[in-house]
Amino acid sequence: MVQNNSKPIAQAPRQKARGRPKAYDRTTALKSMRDLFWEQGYAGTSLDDMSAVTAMNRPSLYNAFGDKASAFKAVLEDYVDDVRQMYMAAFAPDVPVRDGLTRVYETAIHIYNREDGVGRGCFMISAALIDSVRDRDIAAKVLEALHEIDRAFRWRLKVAQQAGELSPDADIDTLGMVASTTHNAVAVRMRAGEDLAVVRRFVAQTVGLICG
Amino acid sequence: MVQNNSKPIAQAPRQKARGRPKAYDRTTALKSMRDLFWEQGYAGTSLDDMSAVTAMNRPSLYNAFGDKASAFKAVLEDYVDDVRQMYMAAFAPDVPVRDGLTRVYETAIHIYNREDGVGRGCFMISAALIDSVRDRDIAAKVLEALHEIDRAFRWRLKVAQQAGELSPDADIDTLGMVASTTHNAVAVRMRAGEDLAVVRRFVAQTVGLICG
DNA sequence: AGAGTTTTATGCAAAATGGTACAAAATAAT
DNA sequence: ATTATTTTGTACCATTTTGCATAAAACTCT
Repeated sequence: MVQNNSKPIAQAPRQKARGRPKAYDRTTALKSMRDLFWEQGYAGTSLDDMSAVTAMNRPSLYNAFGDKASAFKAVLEDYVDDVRQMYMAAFAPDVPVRDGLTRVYETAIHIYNREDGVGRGCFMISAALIDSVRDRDIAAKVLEALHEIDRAFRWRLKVAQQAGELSPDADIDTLGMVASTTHNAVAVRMRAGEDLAVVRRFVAQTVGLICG
Repeated sequence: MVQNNSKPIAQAPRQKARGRPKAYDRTTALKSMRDLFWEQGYAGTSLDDMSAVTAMNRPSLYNAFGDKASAFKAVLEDYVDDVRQMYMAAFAPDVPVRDGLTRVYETAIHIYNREDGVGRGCFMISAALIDSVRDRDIAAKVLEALHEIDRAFRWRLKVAQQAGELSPDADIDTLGMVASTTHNAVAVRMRAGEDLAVVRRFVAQTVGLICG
């Protein structure tokens, strides 16, 4: 299939697509819908809601994303891809491990907070998780993403151990899981409205325990 | 207000309530609706669903529980009360702390599993949590229950420390939070469909870390 | 200018939803 | 037997919801 939106090597005119131009940008629409689903969940969000935040009418929504469930999954995929980039940067072993872990949790706190400071928790561990029983594809996606974070924590601690930052005797597997489950709890508690100072306190305690 | 359903001290006839007798039992209805909300969430559950599992028609549902949101809150309250009893028993300091912690997590695993083995996670950390942004009363209820479990873990570890089971130097506050956040993660992961052996493995690792 | 193509705007159908009204049923009291 | 009271059964309402159909708009190509 020939990509018809590839950038020309030179600025030579390319053949233009026929038909009326799209009035929406798919990525922008995904981000707008993300906020909706994040706060209301799938079942609590209507197509009228989606239409309003994206400024797209029904045919455009259906043409761009398929039915409601498919739109939700596209939003989930988009979220996971976005946060993966952010976490990859946060896990980079370019600072001491204690600072590195703290940075990961601060990245989470940043993601889970709305611009106005209201905590929504993790899109995945609320909006997606509630639908895990209903839709096994979503459950699998959530579980895979959780495992990805597990691996990242274990890897970061392994790098730290090899660099001499952690004791050679430290049980990296266990500490990695403790770090990862703490990350889950940050999501849960922020959605429940926990005070950020409280969240940061137990994060610091856990980082302290992990780093010895 | 006089209770008109109190059991007679003797089997002497008491004044009976007038009118047609109720065909439902409130507690049974709460339990039936719990399953629904647990799996489908509030927004994904309709009054027809509720009517079907309780065998109660609309007037009975409204008379017994008020509107849909009130019914949900009654179910949440009932769940929290039920699990509190189970956790109180599990936290009892009548076994070594390692066994005691394990018993707490096994209690959670038991609660979060359906009879057929499908994990639904915690009612609170899925069905209620998704509605935390929409309804601040629910958020407060969830947060308070989370704090209650935090305190229980810290208390159990303090008792163990005073009994000489844990080092006098152990940071009970931190270890208590690690135990409690692990408990949150059990709920999240079970809802996502994690294999129970995997759950039990990271639980055992964490218990090992906490008990030294 | 007209034809072809794609997208947008609008309307609509069928079903679902939360909640209310009212009559019938099932009891107690007289 | 009749009246009073409470609950159940049924119907209904107004609104919302998801998804589809169709005409008009906005572009390209000839």
